[in-house]
Amino acid sequence: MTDPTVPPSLPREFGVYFALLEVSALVQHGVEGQLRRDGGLSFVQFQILAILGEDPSSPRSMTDLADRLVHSRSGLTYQVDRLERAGLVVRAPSEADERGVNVTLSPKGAAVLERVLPGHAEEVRDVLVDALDTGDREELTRLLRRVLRHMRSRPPRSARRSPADGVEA
Amino acid sequence: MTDPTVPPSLPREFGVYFALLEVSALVQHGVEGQLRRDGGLSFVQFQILAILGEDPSSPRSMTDLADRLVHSRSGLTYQVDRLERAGLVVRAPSEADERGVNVTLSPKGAAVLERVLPGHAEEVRDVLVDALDTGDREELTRLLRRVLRHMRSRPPRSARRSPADGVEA
DNA sequence: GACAGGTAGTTCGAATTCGAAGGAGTTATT
DNA sequence: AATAACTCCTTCGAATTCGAACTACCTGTC
Repeated sequence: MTDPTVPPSLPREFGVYFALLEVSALVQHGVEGQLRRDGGLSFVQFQILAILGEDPSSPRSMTDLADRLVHSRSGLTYQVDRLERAGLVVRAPSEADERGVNVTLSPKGAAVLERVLPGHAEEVRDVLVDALDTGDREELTRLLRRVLRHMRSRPPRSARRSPADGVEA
Repeated sequence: MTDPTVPPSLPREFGVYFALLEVSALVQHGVEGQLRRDGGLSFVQFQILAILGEDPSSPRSMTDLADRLVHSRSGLTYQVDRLERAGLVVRAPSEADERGVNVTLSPKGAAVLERVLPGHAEEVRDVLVDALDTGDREELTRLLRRVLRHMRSRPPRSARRSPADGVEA
């Protein structure tokens, strides 16, 4: 009764699906206030800065970022525009590929990221990390990464449906 | 290098955070096409119908739904409007509380849900369920539910910050 | 080296989202 | 029973999101 229930027609093993969605929505919602407060950042903007901050010396393309965030390209353009206008990132044409754009963290962007991270870490710890002991947390991480590998290895988004499927029009 | 990397200033145990967000975004993105194709539903709309379908005899309030979806109330109003206009749900004033609204699945809504579910189950299975063997899947579910309990038991969204925090203006 | 087909980003319009403000009903306090 | 404080839901405007159409560039094939 306190279980995250599941529609009757979905088999029991789909509990993992609903649990996953709800946890991630709550986590995401939980950190939004902190990011807004401490850095004036939306969650997506924070993610962009965080990815760029992983390795500040190597710029990322728009597509890289969009794929990492699982975000539409146009949506990413919008957010990078916004960050660029705020002076937090820099867009430069790629030298290798004239179509491409290299996005980099500006010093100011790095500063904002550094300013936001401590509070963010605290918030995430509160909401997620502290929910589990070390062993369970590592187990959860391991399982999630395995799922990630599985999903990344799937055909990229077309050419499914073998010809043994047939339903109505 | 293939690990979902983490910004340098976040401790290692935050890997679980990034993995969680990416998995759930990918899963969500992965099912959207199927829902649109088979039932003309957005993901949120599907979630609403699915929750209503859990126990079609007991209606849900708008607030119930919003909390379950981790969605703003106004956003929920918008989507329920939409579903009502399409004839998939019914809104009725609550008898117990004159302010409240009872949302129920209409027969048509139930039909759409039934129509969408098989394909949806297949998609979720593809993307998520099949990524793990039974034991690992149950373990993942257990861990996620534990996190859920942890988060739900936290103070509901106000009254944090003891008076030892002070930063600038 | 031209052409077809693919990839990288952006722009555009439509749909969706949120938070703030408001209307209406309920609950607690006196 | 009057009032204040609260809850439920909606309306509103602004911000964000997406997909489709578009431009520009790159790659392979002849």
